[in-house]
Amino acid sequence: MGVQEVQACLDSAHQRCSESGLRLTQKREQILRLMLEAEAPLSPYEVVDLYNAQAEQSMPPNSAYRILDFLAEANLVHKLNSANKYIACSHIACSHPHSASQFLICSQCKTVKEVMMEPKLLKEIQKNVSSAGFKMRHPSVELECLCGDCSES
Amino acid sequence: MGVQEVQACLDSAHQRCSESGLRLTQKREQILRLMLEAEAPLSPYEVVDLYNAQAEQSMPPNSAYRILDFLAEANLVHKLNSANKYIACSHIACSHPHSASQFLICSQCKTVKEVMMEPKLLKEIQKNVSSAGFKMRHPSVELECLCGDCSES
DNA sequence: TTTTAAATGATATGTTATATCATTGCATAT
DNA sequence: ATATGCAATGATATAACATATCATTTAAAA
Repeated sequence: MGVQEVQACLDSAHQRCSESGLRLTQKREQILRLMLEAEAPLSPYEVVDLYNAQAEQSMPPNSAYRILDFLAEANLVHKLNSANKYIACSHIACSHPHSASQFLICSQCKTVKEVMMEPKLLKEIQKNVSSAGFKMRHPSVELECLCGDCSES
Repeated sequence: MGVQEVQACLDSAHQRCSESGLRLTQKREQILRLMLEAEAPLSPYEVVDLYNAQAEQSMPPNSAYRILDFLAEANLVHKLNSANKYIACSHIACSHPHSASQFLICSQCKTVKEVMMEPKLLKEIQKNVSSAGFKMRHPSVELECLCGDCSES
């Protein structure tokens, strides 16, 4: 993601936060930028290491955990539960609303691709949930895959 | 799950293992029984505690990890990645083959319900994967839900 | 029985996550 | 501007989780 795209995401993030009364503080913005630039899933400790290396400051682990949680709550990053890592949402700067995500995670090189689920597909999943008497809270699907490159070799 | 059902699962598990050349040892069977009786997701350390309490023996954590991995490989238990816990497969004693599972996890009381996905639904998910140039390895869908009881209160 | 490989145990240690309390910084009202 | 109060962050310690290494046991096969 290029510099100007990152900036567009940050601008959009600021706008969305202020609209919903959330505070995108300096630290939070720094972490978000770092996530956008990384374009790969990062664990809180990896974020700490990256931050400390770049900023020549010292962020304690608990701050990283808190900030990543905040960004996930604000839907600016997604939490990949299967890996306990976070990745920047690839649609921050999109204006149009988007359906739930399907995360394709390469088990070998750990690349992650976020693709949208068609509303129809989501509805079918939802249907299974309802007929079991459950209510869906957070539709997110993480799939163990091989990416194109890794499946060739 | 009643005693006789548990026994049916264990019998079925023994049969399936010997058919595929896997060794369902005494320890592994003990852990599987424990999982079947629990009917709830358990972490390796929870398994250790339960085992040590019941058996008055001492199983080290690494053994629990290994045994749970084995049982998951053998498809006798499922690994819930989002919680890093394991739960006994609810279809061990079924003779008919079954499609991929959809796990409904109650965020409040942690109840887990394992429902089957219709092959059609699985195919649609698969289609998204393919068109992104990925290959699916392990189709498992874990959904953050509220169960019937918890959504009432 | 002897041999061999797989399974388990003992132990240590690395990694990840969180709890608690102190401090800082920012928004609001005065 | 300044004071006040709450949210955010930092410092620190420790709990919880996961794995690496090597020794020992167990069970299958020769």
